[in-house]
Amino acid sequence: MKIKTRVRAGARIPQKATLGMVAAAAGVSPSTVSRILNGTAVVSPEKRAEVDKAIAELGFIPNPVARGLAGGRTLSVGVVTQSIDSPFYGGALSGIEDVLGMAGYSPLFVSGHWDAAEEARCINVLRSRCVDGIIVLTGRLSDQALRACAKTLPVVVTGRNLKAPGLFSLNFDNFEGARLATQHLLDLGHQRIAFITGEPGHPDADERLRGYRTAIEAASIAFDPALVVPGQYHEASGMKAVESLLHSGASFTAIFAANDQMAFGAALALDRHGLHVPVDVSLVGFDDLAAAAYSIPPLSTIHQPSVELGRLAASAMLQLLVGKKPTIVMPAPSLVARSSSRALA
Amino acid sequence: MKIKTRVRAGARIPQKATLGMVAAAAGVSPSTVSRILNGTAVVSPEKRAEVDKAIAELGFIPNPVARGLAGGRTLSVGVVTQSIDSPFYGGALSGIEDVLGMAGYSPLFVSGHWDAAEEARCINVLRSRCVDGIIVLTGRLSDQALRACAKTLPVVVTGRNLKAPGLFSLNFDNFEGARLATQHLLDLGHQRIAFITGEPGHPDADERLRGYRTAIEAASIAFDPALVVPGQYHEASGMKAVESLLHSGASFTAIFAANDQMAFGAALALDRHGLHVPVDVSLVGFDDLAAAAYSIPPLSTIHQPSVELGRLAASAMLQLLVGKKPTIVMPAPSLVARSSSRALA
DNA sequence: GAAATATATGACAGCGCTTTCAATATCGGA
DNA sequence: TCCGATATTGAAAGCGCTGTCATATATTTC
Repeated sequence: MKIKTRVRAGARIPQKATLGMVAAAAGVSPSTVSRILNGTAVVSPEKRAEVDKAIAELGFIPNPVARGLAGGRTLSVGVVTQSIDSPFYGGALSGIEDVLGMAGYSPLFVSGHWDAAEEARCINVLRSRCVDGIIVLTGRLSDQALRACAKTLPVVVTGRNLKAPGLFSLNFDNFEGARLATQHLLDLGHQRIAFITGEPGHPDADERLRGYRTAIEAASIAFDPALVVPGQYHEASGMKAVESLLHSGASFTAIFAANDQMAFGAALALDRHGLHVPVDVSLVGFDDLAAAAYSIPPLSTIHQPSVELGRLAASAMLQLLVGKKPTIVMPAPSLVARSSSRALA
Repeated sequence: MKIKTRVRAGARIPQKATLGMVAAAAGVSPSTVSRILNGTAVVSPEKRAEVDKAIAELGFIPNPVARGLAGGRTLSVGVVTQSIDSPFYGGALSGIEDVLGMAGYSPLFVSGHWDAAEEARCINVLRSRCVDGIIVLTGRLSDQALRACAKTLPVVVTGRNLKAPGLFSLNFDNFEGARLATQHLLDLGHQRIAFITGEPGHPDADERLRGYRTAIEAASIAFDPALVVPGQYHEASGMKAVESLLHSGASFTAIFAANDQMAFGAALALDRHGLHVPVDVSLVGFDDLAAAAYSIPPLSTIHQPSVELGRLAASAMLQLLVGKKPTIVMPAPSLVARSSSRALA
């Protein structure tokens, strides 16, 4: 447990010390202070000591706003997410904040709400705020728009494979993940495996469908369109998908949902129809949300390292910002088998 | 060295026009343009029209960074949250972003990770970034620290009742919520109601405990400390709490968890012991997370309007920013009865 | 030992915008 | 008709910092 620590922030409000004041106090010119702060040039040890002392005494903190105006660098990077309260992206944001923060950068989060136009607006907001770079988490923006953007600023984008100058992309292997999940069910003896798709048009949704289909066909089972029902990545659509599956009369012994949220919805719908997971139907999700481990039953799923994804994206951005070409690789998908899937009786 | 990135005047990439260019194009002075932009003074209709035209033609967007430096207002407000990926606070952040965004403000999110020292650091970061105001979501910072902070900047804080100049607080009635939840179980005939507490020391955790106890005692049932087990607001602690409850041999027919996450953990632990919700044990949570409606069984809980909370906090901040005293009231707690609680057989 | 080359530092001009402050223009009223 | 009051507007001084350029001193080289 945590002990409540008492801190009197503001008891001594960090006074508005300016670089100029530091310079005066240290008996040097502002330029020299700036040079020390930025490591832009060599400064004699004596002056450096003087300045360091003055900085400490005055509690001087460089003003990022002024820095931004003068130097063009604001030490902030924009992050375009789709929804700041998404259980999946939340982890990524957290990872980004963490890594960026360590490097002295501040993230500026904006939500695109799954809308390309809105995303474009977000990017403009970020641009007008003079961010040093932009991280786009799986947006709807066209590849072309992103490339154009990368002409001006370093860009890191997740959820696509894109190569361009100043642009780095980081993609999770959705295909392999879906293949893994499907294979897992096949290994358990399931032959009639239903699939609840993600939002049509999302590249990752398409990839997951492809992975499912590939695994099915590799097992010499005919791909049955009747077993594929559309979803939109949220719980309600998972429920609806199961309803329609049940109504259609299609027979199945397992369900693979393209994400955990839909899997939760699916489980609930099954439950409402007296079908229990995993006794009557095996269920596998995708994402490995924090909640997956605590659902009833705990959900078998494909682990997506969302926090790690955020960390990697942020690291890549930091590398881009210093002009290096990022050397980041995504971890491979892995299956987390919990209790929602079991061997066919 | 510094590479000057030239932006083509295409419709795609804006933000290269400056106020000065607008002034030149409109044949007026920069001051006039500024005045029009800020409504700082009356400008003749003709000039106004000229300027508006120039702004439109150049696609001019005022630069918030420069504005921040010159005018002191950055049109950004800092938001101190505890964890950006918390299922509960996520909603609030979303509400904040929404309301602030409509008003042209950008939120700057920072996470305090439930640590007062870290929160203090966050506040300093925000201060150094010259935010116009700060919203603190239920932090650990001392009331005193917040009051001090409010001397410099408008502050809105949730999760406490605090009055100070420049400071507005917004509190959910945790006591009443907990009372309501407990009363719900009592109404269903439960007499032995266990309570899983929140993180000790959190004001809201204490309030919820008080609400539980008040309801119990109002029903003329002796408060039994053996039925109160500590939790830390996360799923694992909910599981642990149930384990220890079961081990202790205490008898109970219902559990009230101080938040939904712990309720989920509790349900899982019960399930592992062959106890089913609500058949064997009724369960009520607190928060009404998005996931609560889709757990199995759907969780009865106290609805906390997290998005609304964020919206209200942001609205209050906007009012503070224009020098008004906020007139915001929190909605009263309400019970959402789902399937995890039922009448005692 | 003088010329040529480094090296450390300061002066200064902005970055894009806000904000006095002063100047000109307009309008009543006596 | 003339004076003061009231509107509009522009010039200019920064906001706090960076980066270029010039200066002054130190070091090297033949």
